[in-house]
Parts: sequence; C-alpha cells; structure tokens
Amino acid sequence: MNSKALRQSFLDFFESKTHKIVPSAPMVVKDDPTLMFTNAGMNQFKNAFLGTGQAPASRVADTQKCLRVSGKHNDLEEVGHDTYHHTMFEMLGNWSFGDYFKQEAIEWAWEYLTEVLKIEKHRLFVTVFTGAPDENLERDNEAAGFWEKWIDKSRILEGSKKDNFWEMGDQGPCGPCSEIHVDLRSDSERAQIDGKNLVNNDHPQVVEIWNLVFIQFNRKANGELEKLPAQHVDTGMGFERLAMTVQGKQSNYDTDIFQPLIQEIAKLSGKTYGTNEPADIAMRVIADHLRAVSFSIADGQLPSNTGAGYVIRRILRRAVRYAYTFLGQEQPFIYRLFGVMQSEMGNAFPELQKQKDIIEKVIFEEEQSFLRTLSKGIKILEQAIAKIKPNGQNVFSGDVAFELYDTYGFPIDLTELILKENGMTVDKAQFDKALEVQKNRSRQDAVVATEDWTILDETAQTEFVGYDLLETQSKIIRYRKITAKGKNIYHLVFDRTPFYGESGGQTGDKGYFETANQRVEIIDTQKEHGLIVHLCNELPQKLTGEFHLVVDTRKRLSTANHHTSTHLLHFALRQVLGTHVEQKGSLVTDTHLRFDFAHYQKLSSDEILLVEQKVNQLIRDNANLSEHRDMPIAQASQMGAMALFGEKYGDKVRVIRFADSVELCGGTHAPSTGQLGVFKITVETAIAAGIRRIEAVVGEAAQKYIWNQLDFLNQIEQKVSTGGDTMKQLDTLLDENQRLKKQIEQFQKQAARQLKSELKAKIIDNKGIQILAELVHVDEAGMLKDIAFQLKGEIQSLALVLGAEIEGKAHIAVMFADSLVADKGLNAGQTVKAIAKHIQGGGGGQAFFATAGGQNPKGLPQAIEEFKKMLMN
RNA sequence: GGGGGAUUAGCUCAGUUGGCUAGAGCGUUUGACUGGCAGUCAAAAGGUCGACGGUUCGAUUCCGUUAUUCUCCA
Repeated sequence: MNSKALRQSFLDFFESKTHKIVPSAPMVVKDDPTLMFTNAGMNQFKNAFLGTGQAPASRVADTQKCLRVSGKHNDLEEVGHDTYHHTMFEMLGNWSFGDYFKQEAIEWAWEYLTEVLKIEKHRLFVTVFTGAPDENLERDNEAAGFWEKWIDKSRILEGSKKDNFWEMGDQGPCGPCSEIHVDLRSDSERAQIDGKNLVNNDHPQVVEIWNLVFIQFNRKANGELEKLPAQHVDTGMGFERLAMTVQGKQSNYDTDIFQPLIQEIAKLSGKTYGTNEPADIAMRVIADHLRAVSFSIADGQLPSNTGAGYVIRRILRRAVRYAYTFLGQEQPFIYRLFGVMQSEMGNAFPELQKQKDIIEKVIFEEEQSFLRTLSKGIKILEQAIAKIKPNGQNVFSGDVAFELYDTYGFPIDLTELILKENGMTVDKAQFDKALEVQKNRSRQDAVVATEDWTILDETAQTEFVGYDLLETQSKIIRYRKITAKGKNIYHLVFDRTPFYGESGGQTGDKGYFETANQRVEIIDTQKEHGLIVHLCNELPQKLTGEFHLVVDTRKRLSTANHHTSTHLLHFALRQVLGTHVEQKGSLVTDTHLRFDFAHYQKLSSDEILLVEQKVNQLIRDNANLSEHRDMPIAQASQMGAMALFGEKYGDKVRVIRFADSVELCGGTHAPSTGQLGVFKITVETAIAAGIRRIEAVVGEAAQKYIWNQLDFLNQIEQKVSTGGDTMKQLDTLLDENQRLKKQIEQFQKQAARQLKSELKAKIIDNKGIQILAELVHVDEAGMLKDIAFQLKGEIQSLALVLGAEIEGKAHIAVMFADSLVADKGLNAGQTVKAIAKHIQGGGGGQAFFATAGGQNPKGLPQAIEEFKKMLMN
C-alpha cells in the first residue's frame, strides 16, 4: 500500500466509526504562549481538554502535520543518524471528547491494524500503565482487561510512569496510556530474542506505532492530580512508521514518503544512497529538514532570528551544513529539491503547490546567507589556527570556539572537523561551560512563575461582546498571578467582555474596570487557549460581584481604523501588483500598521503612489462594513473571501467586507471606510527573499505624520528661501558651497605655498642636515601637516619642526627625511614626545612624521628651541 | 526578551600601545598600446570611517547612548 492510500484508509476507517474528519491544523502555533509548533495531534484540541473551548464533534479523526526539535526522544542533532526520527512528521489520530473510552479505543485500534492493514498479530505487543504508588495510582487493570479480549496475556507488558503515563506539560490534562509496538525483525532474529524484551528499548525494528492516551486527570501547579468530570481519548500514530511497517521496510526513509527525495538528492550530488554512511546520513538529514522547512514556510513561518523563525532557520542550516560537509555542496542546493517534494506531496497539501515560488526563494536565500556565514567563519578559524599552530599547541581554546559559534554562527562540529584536519582538538569542556553560562543567563531572564487559576465560577464561559459594545457589566470567573522579573501581573477572565484579546495581528485593548469604590486599569488583553485574558497590575479588593468594564475607546477606534485600512491595502496591492500578493504577516496597532506580503521586488515609487491613491479612493467611496459572524466556510469562499495560509478556521467563519474587499477576519473594524480619513505609506522595505513589508498610517496618525512632514518642509523653506523655487535655491546653495570649499582649498594651498617659500629661506644647514624650526601662523592643524609633506618632497635631508597656535591650543609637527631616519636613526615620534612637554601635551606618529598637541601655546618657542638643540649637537 | 559581534570608497573588505595626508581588490572615468573588440599598462575621480555625546592636546581607533544588521541563547 502506498503512503497516499494508507493515509486515506485511516481516515476512511474512523469515518466508518462515525468520526468527523477534520483538516490538519497549521504546524505553526499562534495563540499558545507555551508552544511554538504543533508537536502532537492533540494540540488543536487542547482547549477542549482544558475545558476552555469546544471540540468540533465528540468523535474526531485527522492527520496532523507536526514538528519536534526537542523532547525526551527527539533531539534535532540526532535526526538522520538513525532510521526513524524526524523533525516534521504526520500524526494520525482519533479522539473522543467525553464520548467513548478505553474499550472502543482499544477495539478499533486493534481492528484497524490487524483487519484493515493486516499486520500480523504475532508481531504486535501492547503496554499498559503499571501504576505509581507515590501518586496513589493503580495499575490500569481496565485497559489490560480490554486488551485480553484481543491479544494473549503474555504480549501485554507493563510500563512505568515514564512510558505509560502521558502528560501535556507540568500542568494540565493527563492520564495513563497504552501503546502498541510492532516487531519488524526477521523470523530468525525473533526466534533468538523475544521481542518483548526489546519493547521501549530504542531498537530500530521494535518500535511503538500507536499511543492510546486515556485522559482522566488534571495536574495542578502544586503537582496534585484531580479527576476530570469527563473522560477523553487521545491517540497518535506516527504515519511514517506505519508506512514502514505496512511497506515492509527497515527504515522510515526507505518508504515512498522519503525515497523520491533521497533519490533526487543522490542524483544532484552525484552520490548513491546506501554506499557511504556519512553521505547517507546527510541525505536523510536533508530530506527530513526540507520537509520541515517547506511546510513551515507554507504555514507562514519564515526563517528569522527569534522564536519559531529561529527554530526553522536552525533546521535549515543543519541541512546546509550536512550538504556542505558530506555532499560537497558549496553552493545553494536544497532549494532545488523542493520541486520533487512538491510533486510528491502537493496533492495532499495544496499549500505547497500554491507557494512554490516563495518557498524556493526563501530557502535559496537562506542557504546563500548561511554559506556566507560559513566562509567567514572558516576565515576567522584559519587565522586563529595559524596563530597558535607555530607554538606546537594542539588543543584549541573552547572559549574561542564558543565565540566563533555564538558571535559568528559557526557550527561547533565544523570547528572540530577543521581542527582535526590540522591535527588539533577543541577544548569541548570549556566550550560547553561557556554555552551553559549563556543558557543560564537567558533562562534567568525569562523566568516566569505562573500560579494556578483560581476559578470562581466553574460553569461560566466567556462571551465576547466587543464587536457591538465598548462597555458592559460583568463578573470575574477566574484569575491568577504571574511573576516575572520581580513584577506581579494578574490575569483576569470575565464572563462577558468588550475587550479584544490580541490576535490576528491586532493588538489587545486597554481600558479599565470599576466598582462603586475602586477602579483597576487593564493594561493589555491577550488570548490564551481560547480565553480572553485581561492583564492588570493589581486585583480588585473584592473579586466577586458585578464590575463595569470600559474599553479605551480612542485607542480601540484608531486600531479598528488601522485594521480596516490593512484590508484595503491588501486589496489595493492585489489590484496594483497582482494576485500573487499573499499576506505573510500583519501588525495592527492604534499608531500604525505593518503588512508583510509575498512580492518579488521593491515597489517603485509609482506603484506605491498607485496603491496609496487606490486605498484613499476606497476611503472616499465610504463603503459600509458588511459583517457576517457565522457564515459557513463554503459560502464564504464562494463569496471570494481571502483566507490565509497558516490560519486555522472552523466550520463557521466571520466575514468582513468593504465593497469588493472580502476577508475572513476576527478583528474589529470601522463601520465605514470614510472614518479612516486619509491613508499614507511610510515605509516600504524587504524582510526576506520574496517578502516585502509596508508600514502605513491612517486617520489621526496619518494626519500627524503628514503635518510633521509639512512642518519639516516649511522649516526648510524658511531657512533657505526668500520665496520662489526652494528646490532651485537649495541647488544653488549646494553648488555655491561646493565652489567655496574648493576656493578655500585653493587659497589655503596658495597661503601654504607662500608660507613655504618664506620658510625655505629660514633653513639652516647643519652638517648636511637641513634644519627648519619655526613658529608659523595657520588656521588649521592639517596645514602644518600639508606644509611638512610638501617640504619633504622638495628638500633633501630635511629635519623640520613647525609650531602653531590654533584656537588657543598648541600644535607641533615634526618631519624627518627618510634618509635621516634610515641613516641617523632619528625618530619623529620620540622627538615630538620629548619636546611636547613644553606645551603640556603629548604626541606621536611614525619615525618620519609625527604630530603633537598641548594646552600651553606659550611653550611653543621653548619646544622649537629644544628641537634645534637636539639636532645641532 | 538577554548576551556577543559588525557598520570604513559604488561593491567586497584591510586598517593596535589613540597621531600613517585612511588603504587594497573589483567596479567607474580618462589616456596609451591595438584596424576594431577583448586585453594589457598608466592615471584619476570617489570617504561627514552609521548617528549623537563623552574622555583627550588629538578619536576611524577608547567609553556611553542610539540606529541598522548578523549571530547565539530563551
């Protein structure tokens, strides 16, 4: 069975068990501060488990794109070295939300594996939770009992808390789990060692394929477990491993999911897969990482230097490193593989197809930039090696290696490799120590203590009323304290609120809430697991009862104006530049908007003007907002509503329309476009390959911006103009300035020539040395230098000192002819230092020319006398 | 969010006890050689040494602030 059919068979099977099939959520997580990437199939249902959101149905199944770069069994640095670890993978899963529990979950898992896929029963083992006395938890006899219906007791193994008790994190829903393992070894190997001894032992052919989690507890912040009112099932089956099992392969990388990619890598690099271990590893690394990076970019997460973008950058760079070292690729290479991946997976994941150009461009650009980083690092490393090598030293400083890594991004394993070629090693302990120091510093900075929610009303849900109201009466339903950097912040959730929580690029509302005798400021509003969280610096004295919630109207309206103008801008860009313009990022505040979008080149000033005109026309047309809050998604897309890649949409969506601009959007908007006033683009720049950024202002912010510009212009006009053409006058001024500068230069040269001929007359011949020691009048220290250099060119065996008082300070220049320096060992630097003591200063320079300065001009004659004395004897 | 680095000619970069008329290669312009092109040789133009402030007789160089950017960590 090929992988495509396999994926479909899973979904079909659970559909037949009345599960609702839902699409994969984006791989990049947006509204969960504890998570950057979807790392398990259950992520998109987290709110349902936490009780803060609704599941799409009581029975659900899907295949979910996941990304893991760290965790107990998954370190990025290990991917590619074995046959079964990945960064990006698909997770097949079925869920029950308060519906069926252990019995059905076990029965159907067994049925699917053995009846549908016909996996041989004698290859399967299952595990159940053995219990944990320290937590007062018994063995999961329930699950074991159901298993005994299907599988021999001897194949039911017990696992400890580490393997068979699943937790989402330090806090939250959890429960015992039951895993299904498959033994793929040959008959003879299996006869020698019983498979059950290899379960959970990191054997590449005895692997876990399915984990059935039975969620029955909630872990509180103090570590206690409490029983949940409703019980859930959460299962996850690694698609790549399942494909390996079904296709009878020894490695995930041998399945039809990876082979086309690996064969393309082999072809392009002129190697053969399976003939050389390091090259094989490199090919697996590249195949795996290309998938991860491509899907991430398709979901809107570009490589960058912070957060999720940084993780993506690291993954891509690891691939480049392997391609560089083991496949000899010194030019961008990985982007050329995307075509194959797209033709293999594009059907199941249309986002790859649609964004081919941008994904290739971004990968190419990243590769190129990292290869530059590498060559720079190699240069620095080679210099460092050249410095210590002659000393016979063969241990390279870990601190220097760390600096190379930390500051220049040069990977430590490359440092080690290059050192090895030079017969050296790196002090790894020192390196690790430096890294540890840096990690601690960062961790210290980020330390945040989160207390448990105090729940005042168990049953209440939050209602958002902010589309219609800016103030309302409400009650607190839960609150908690957060401590970060010695500051306390309180999170409050109300049963109804007009406050918009930050999402979709739009910043959260500010405002306050009050009772008869107290008023508490709300400094920000955020969304977390579907809750609208109000941030305050203090708690009200009394937490129960009614509060009056009031949104900062001015800020909200200005934010709404900027959000509406973002839609108009998006629309105008597509009209002016073409429909390849896709939103890649958006920030909407009360002072400006920032809009990132796919486009291949800098916008010309004509294009910017056209976009501005278009948006302002739309504003003047004064189109009314037409809002649909619960439109079926099919109907919305029929209307031509623009949806975003990397966004998760439910069945019902909110549609925002202004004239022909139609978008899916949860933000707040102006009632009509006329309210926006005027729109002005302030910045247009590139942020990544194929991605441009526009910043703009609208309404009051635009007025302020324009007035500032006009005021600036005014000031310039007043400074330079006596009325008439300011531009022309500026040109004249600049020309004149240039001309005068040249003239001054001429005059100074002439003055210097004059001075020079006067000075020449004062030269004293002392035993063949032409001594010139004079006090002169010049306006600028540079002139002393000029004269000195000119005389040097004209007079043989010159020994010169010139002194001058300029702006109350003493300046001295000393010049010796090259012959004097070479033959007599004269040194201008030392000489100038010696005589500078008379002017209370210091100086220096080279052997043939030096300068000094001092605070005491009265000492100049003595300094010059001393110079004469030094040379005369 | 925290740490480290970079910013010098159109481009890529050198430049250490603070004083070198701030340099190189490529590119540009001009001239010579050549029938023309390519090329070779010679010369020239091109710099607020990111911005602001401080220390100093003197700052591209040291210190602080800031902007931009790279990089590591979270």
